[in-house]
Parts: sequence; C-alpha cells; structure tokens
Amino acid sequence: MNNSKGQDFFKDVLDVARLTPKGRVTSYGAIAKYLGAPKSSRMVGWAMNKAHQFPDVPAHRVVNRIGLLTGKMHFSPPELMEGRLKGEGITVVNDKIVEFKRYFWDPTDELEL
DNA sequence: TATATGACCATAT
DNA sequence: TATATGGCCATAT
Repeated sequence: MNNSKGQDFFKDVLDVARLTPKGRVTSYGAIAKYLGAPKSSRMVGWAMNKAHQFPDVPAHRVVNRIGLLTGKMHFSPPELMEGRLKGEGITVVNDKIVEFKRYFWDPTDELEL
C-alpha cells in the first residue's frame, strides 16, 4: 500500500482544489483530467474524502460534472457545503449549482500548463 | 488474498 | 432523451 505514487496523486488533487478561485467550482473529472488521469475521477472523490483533514482544501468547491453536490452528505453538517457556496456568491438549489457552467472552473483550461 | 464499494465519467443501446 | 454498463484506482472488510 506504500507505493511511490498514490500520495502524489492525492497531494496533487488537494493542490488543485486549493488553486480553485473563490466563487468558482470545479469537477472531479476536471481535476483528474488535469492530473492526466481522466478516468480516475473516483480517486479525486476519494482524495476529497480525506481532504476533510485539511482545512485549507475547499472541498465544497468540488462537485460532479453536472454541478450536483453529491458529496454534501460527507460534510460535518451536509448543509455546510451549499452554505459555503452560497457564501461565495454561488446559487444552489436542490443541492445543485445554478448556472454551473458559469461558475465552472477548469484547471486544464485556466491553468492550461 | 479476494470481493465489494465509491463525493465519477463516458459510451452504448 | 433516458437507462444500463464498463472502466479506473485505491480503500475497507
């Protein structure tokens, strides 16, 4: 279980999550794609689960590709996720981000490389 | 060691 | 357009 990788991917995910600008949101697949593993979007979600240990990682800005707050149930209070998003100027209705494409922030497109 | 599950995404029918 | 299935990698049991 101690492979040379794994932690790097994990760390990279958290790094991109921290780079997510305030008032913007990104998706698991976008991060995974930026890391070079578009099929490993699940691992991003797994990393986010562990990211709860890192207060500087805005996991609430990471949602699925349709802007649905699938992971809100993993927050201390599930309402905290959409609550933070609303606090950043993002409208959330029915656990879903309104005009998601408008707030969507793609590291591959913004950071490019 | 093997099986099942997961904060997903894309393709196929 | 909606539903079903495959894939991908790591964790947990």
